[in-house]
Amino acid sequence: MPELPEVECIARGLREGTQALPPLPGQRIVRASLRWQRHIAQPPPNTFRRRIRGRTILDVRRRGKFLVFPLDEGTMLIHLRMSGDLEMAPRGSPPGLYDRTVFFFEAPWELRFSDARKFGKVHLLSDPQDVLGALGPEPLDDGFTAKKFAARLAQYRRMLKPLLLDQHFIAGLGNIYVDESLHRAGIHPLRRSDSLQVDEVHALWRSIRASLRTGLRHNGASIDWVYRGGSFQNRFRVYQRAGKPCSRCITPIERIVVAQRGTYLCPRCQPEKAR
DNA sequence: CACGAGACCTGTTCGC
DNA sequence: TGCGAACAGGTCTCGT
Repeated sequence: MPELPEVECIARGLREGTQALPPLPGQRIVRASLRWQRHIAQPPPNTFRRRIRGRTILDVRRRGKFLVFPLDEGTMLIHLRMSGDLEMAPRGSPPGLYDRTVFFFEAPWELRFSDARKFGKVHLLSDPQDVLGALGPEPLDDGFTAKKFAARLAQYRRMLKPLLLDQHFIAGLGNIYVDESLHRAGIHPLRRSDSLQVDEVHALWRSIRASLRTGLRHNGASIDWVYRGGSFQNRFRVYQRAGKPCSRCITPIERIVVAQRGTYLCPRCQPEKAR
């Protein structure tokens, strides 16, 4: 489900709390309930259970699509993958059907990791870099300049769509924001990374950042029943709009399959050109 | 190195 | 109405 903007919004919500829910930082974990042990990527579930007990969550951050929880001892990472969501809830309130991993706090609250498809992952690490170190740059960081992006693109001879989905290349983009960014830039998803002209690289760099920022401004995208609260789904240019008119030129949006992912594009605004 | 296929899971929607 | 196929915001591993 969630890509950079959605994960960022979830992190913010947990960090700041709401009128009804307290901020997550400061909460001390007294117990973790592991109802789907394969959620726990590392260490082994029994070790995880033992080490997480008594830890205090100090902050909630984001890196790529990971939620990062610095603890008083070590760091916990959560990846929501396709169907995951995290929600603070009052102790004793009716549990969700898909709650897989639940953290119970000293105060009368619990953090529920619900995940219908069970693809999500939880890590407990002494050095979070063991996992986060493999990620590519943050697209919204000041340090992520068009120049650096250009240099990175030139390192590969890959199709843009799978390259932009590759978290080692750039962190945080998923199927929605890649398609939206490519349309905004007017570039076909099958173009090779090393075939872009200078102005195209710049357009893509700008488009990626603009798409993510627009997503953030609308609190992310809420499709189906997972992740509520966002409204970016109402502003999709191409994603899941096959057959509908392109917002720029009226041409019907096309759906193709690239790297086993549904891929949406406007054949007129995103010509295939010289690949 | 780059790519496609298959796995991992469950739920919803579509077509006959 | 029923049933199987296709599809879903992600990522890993394997074979070519």
